[in-house]
Amino acid sequence: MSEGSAKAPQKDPGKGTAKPRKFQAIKGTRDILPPDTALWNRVEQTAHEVFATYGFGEIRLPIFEETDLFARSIGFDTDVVSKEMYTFIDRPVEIPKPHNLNDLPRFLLEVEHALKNNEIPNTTRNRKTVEVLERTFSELETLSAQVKAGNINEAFDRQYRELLFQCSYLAAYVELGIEVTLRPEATASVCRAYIEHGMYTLPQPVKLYCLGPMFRRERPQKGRYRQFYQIDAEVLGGPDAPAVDAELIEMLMVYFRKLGLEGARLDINSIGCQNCRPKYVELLREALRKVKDKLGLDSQRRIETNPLRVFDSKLQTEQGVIAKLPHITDHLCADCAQNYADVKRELALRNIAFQQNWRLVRGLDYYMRTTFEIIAPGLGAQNAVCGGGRYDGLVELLGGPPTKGIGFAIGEDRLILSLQESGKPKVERGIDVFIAWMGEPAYQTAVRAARTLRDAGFSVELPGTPQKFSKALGQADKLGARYALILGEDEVASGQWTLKTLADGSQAKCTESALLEYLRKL
RNA sequence: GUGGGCGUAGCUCAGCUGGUAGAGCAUCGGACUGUGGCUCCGAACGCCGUGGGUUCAAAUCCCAUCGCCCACCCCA
Repeated sequence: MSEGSAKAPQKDPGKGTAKPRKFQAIKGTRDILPPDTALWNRVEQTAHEVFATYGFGEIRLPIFEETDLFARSIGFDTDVVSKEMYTFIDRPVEIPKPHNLNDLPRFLLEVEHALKNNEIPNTTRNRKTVEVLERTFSELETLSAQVKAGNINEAFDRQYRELLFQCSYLAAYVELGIEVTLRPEATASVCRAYIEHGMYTLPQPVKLYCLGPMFRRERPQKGRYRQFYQIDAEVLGGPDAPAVDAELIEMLMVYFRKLGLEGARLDINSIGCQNCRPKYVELLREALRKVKDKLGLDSQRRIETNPLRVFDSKLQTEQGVIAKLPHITDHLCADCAQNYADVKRELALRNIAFQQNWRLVRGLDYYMRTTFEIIAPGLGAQNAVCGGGRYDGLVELLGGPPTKGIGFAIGEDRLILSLQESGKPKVERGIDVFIAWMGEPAYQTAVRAARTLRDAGFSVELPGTPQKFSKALGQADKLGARYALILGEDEVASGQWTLKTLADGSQAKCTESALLEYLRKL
């Protein structure tokens, strides 16, 4: 259902007879309705159960954090940070930006005051900005004094303009409120919490999982939404033994198996460490330059910006060239090569089938060694249902102690999509008993019966208004109820209630006290 | 940000070359004032995404715009 005028109501919506405009979920967000929610619950419940058996505890995190947290962990220069995050200033203090030179002293005064009273963020950025702004401004004043004294020439003029420009730039750079971002991923927040709560003093490693919505301001497509859901698990601290990597992957596979996900494929790779990867990247870049003319424009651009991304290319024409590129696993340092071999051995020990995928590389700098991904069928172009890897440097990067780390994130939307596509529509538990009643005395009995049955765990539907039995039974049928409890004058008078089995139409009489026993046996 | 496809009832769609809306399903009511599924009858449901243009006349043709879907880019 579309409503084109939603964003531009023609007539004043609040007044008169004009039809109120229809609202619509924001682009990239959606409602998840019953019966789908039953599947969502099963997916989440199974995660709770399986992850608990591996010693993971649930962590619940804020939906938004300081922008810097994500910028630092994901990388300031990535597309994600520069244009795909939901970022906003949280309640900026009202200090009008200066319009002209005469306005600048007023602005400076107010900002200093606000900074002193913690009304605007007391960040390095703000302190530095104000400091430089003050200096620049005083230079500007000196200069204009000279200009007034008649010392006008071209050099002065240029310098004056430059300073003026700097001032206005600096003024705009002052943050009048904390910049916050709706979380685009969970890992950074988990690490922040690990540090903030001193979890490095707990027995290591600390195993945490978390689930909930994430936000990315991208154009939606199949299996990719602006508000999407992830199930995320992280192992922080402890050794970086290959067994840790393998056990995490084992847990993942057990989880998917319990959910009945079919046709899932595990890909693994090692992307080395700070020692061996940069060397490989250069090697790759060299190799790519040699075949540049055989590549498409996108891949040509990537040669300089991020050569590893060439592996992601889906262009048919490039596949032949890409297949001949050097593999990172042939250029690992001795330690990394040993580690990769050990991880594979540990996986084999656990009977986990995997496929080595030398094209599987993660985009972030802090990722190292083991990376893995799970591809599921029925998902269109976005076919990865889970991605993960080792990130030993991240906690330290965020101001914590040197800490090993590895984790994964499952795309819950895609997982559910794939479960739905692979058929197996799991049956939702419908209602057990529909109470068809007629007459005021029967109603009292019906209310009591509903309460008793619900207390015993049955799902009961009790109509709030009188209905003819034909209608009530029709309703019961449409709702898929298993039984109809019929309460009319006869039943109330005799104390013998009528229980009808909808499937075959059979009916039986029983007393109120015998009802529960009777239902349990059926 | 770029490209392609699509917007008609709650849902799935018909409505060809212009003559100002239809079906099926679903909903509600009745046939059926103590018995559902079947059948029959009836009702409600639409500014044909929105704005403009062409025309005596636009769901239909043209332009614009918005929205949805899919793909690209990117992918934590």
